[in-house]
Amino acid sequence: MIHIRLPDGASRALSASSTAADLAASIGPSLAKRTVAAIVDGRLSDLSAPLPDGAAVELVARDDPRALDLIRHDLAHVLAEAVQALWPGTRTAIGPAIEHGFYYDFDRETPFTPEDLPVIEKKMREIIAARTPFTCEEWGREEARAHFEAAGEPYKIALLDAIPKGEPVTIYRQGDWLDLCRGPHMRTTGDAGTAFRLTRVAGAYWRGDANNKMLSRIYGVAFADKVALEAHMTMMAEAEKRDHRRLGREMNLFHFEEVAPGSVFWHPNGWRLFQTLIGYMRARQEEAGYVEVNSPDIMDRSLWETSGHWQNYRENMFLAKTQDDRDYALKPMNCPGHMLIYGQGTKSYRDLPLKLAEFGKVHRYEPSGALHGLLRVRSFTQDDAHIYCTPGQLTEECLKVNDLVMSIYRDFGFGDVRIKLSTRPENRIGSEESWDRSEGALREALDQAGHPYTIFEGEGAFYGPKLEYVLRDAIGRDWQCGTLQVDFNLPERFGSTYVAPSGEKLAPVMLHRALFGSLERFTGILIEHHAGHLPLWLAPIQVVVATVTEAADGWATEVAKVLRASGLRVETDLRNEKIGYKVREHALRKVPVQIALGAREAEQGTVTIRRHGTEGTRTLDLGEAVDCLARQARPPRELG
RNA sequence: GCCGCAGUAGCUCAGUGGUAGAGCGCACCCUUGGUAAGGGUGAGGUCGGGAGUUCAAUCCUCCCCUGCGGCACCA
Repeated sequence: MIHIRLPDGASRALSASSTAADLAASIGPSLAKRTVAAIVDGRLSDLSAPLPDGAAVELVARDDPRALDLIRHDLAHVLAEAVQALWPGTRTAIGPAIEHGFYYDFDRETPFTPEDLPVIEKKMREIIAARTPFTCEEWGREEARAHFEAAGEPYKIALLDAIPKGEPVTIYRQGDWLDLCRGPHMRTTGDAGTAFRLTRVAGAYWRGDANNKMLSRIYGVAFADKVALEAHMTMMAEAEKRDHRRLGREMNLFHFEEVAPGSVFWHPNGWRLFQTLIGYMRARQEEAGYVEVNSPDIMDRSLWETSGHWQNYRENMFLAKTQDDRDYALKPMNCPGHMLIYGQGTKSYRDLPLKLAEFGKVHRYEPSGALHGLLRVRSFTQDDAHIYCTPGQLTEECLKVNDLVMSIYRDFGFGDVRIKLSTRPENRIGSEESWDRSEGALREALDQAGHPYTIFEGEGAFYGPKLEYVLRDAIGRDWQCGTLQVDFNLPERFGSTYVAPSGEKLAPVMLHRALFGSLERFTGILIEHHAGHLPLWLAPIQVVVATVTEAADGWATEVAKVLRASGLRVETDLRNEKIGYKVREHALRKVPVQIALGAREAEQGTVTIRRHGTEGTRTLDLGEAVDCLARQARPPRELG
């Protein structure tokens, strides 16, 4: 006999070598029917595994959220079986459950095409309908190796070799098909269910390493039931509607051209939005003691050698050979230029902290496959700044940047911010000691701010460790924006100094920081976050004044003039169209405020306002309307 | 950069080995109307670029460019 503890605290006696399936059956037939896995002493496991005496066991039903990964992982196996049934000789690599679904990597002479997916899916549904039991077997290493060698599965042998000595080698079998697998799995292929869909084929490097062979990956989405699958599909459609590339076109904000891949052509409306962001940031920075500068876009190779970019970053730089046979580079970062500005004149400790800000446009030759609308471009504008301070001021300055960036994100409606701390990478400059100090300063600032963070070992910049601020948007997606980096190296390389109270010349410490990060990217994120419906203070066109009849043209022109005088961005629409047509068009362009004027308003000196997001219309006196709109259109925080 | 897919009017897309079509948009005309599409007429295309096959290529083949989905990269 063994004794099992249940989550409610009850204890149950079962005969020796009983399984979780037996436990479920002993409780009741309907429970047994619903149960697909068990959590034994905190670990998800198969129903068929014998339970140890004294184990704490919780039974997991198929509709339990914790069963979702099992459904997805089961489907990965079913996918692999289907593929090998259809194309014998296809080699299998790995097939995990992932967020929203699963994938399996295959090695095959000719990669899969989208046309293969319905065929594979059909086969998968046959395998599921067969309700073949999953069984777990423990094999000897040599036995497993011999099997996969005979089966022509080199990737499985590599995975087998990666299993630490002493750990068991488990094989999961479904009918005639088997896979090297840690498990667990559910009872039969039938438990995987039919709420899944194969979505795409993609290339993926074996073990995620670009030096390895590229395998052919098949992705699927899967959920516990059709309702959840449909909800996911709806969500995908919603995300597509928010796509800033589509909205950018519909709202006439920007476009791209083949002649400048990864570089934005800003249209008047997009540029207004962009400039509104810069204006806001300029005011916030001024308030925080920054001074704005500007440095050249193209500078000689020797500068980049001094900064270390030539040695560490050249493959990402746009290079230019000039008629006088000099090597220039378009700046990929603003820091070297700022070093030269700092270097002008003698700096005293009284000048520190010195905060040089620049809305500098940087160019980086990003890999072609990385480009993505405004979110990953080859030329972009940073709200960059470099803070020169004494070692003693370092932590306080980090804290100030942290406070500023969090305050700014709040103004834009991003309350959910995560921080990543990336430490020294393999490819780096500077002494271990300065890295210790830099990493220590960032840690200390974060600890003092009391903000939780995640450490990413080896992901820092070549000149220093960095903090990265990751925003979560309205539909739960994460975007990396701001960054804060500590740098002892560049001041040293440039021989930067300040005169200390003792009269001694010392090297300042430098902070690199960008809060929006890239203005281009931040604009894209805002568009997606708001689904194009930007808050009034950011909307490129805040108000359209549209006429119902020609009789109101004069009044409309007057109203627009008054609104503009109060600082609002206003367009008039005097076209020979019906008001319904105009309303529809401006609503689709996501103009937040529409004012309709007909004979009535013209006569009474009033305006009829239609505000996006609210029902119906309101008719007000012009003066009242201007006050109200101008107030609503102010930036979210009073600027100093 | 790698794997796959795609590129036809401003946009969304149809189409064919014999030099192209729709809807929306645009222009003009009629209509002067009250909150998500009033009606008519018309203009608009080097069918991404280059080479090849062919009597003939937007269509078939190859190369390149760009985009899309992943992978890798992302100071």
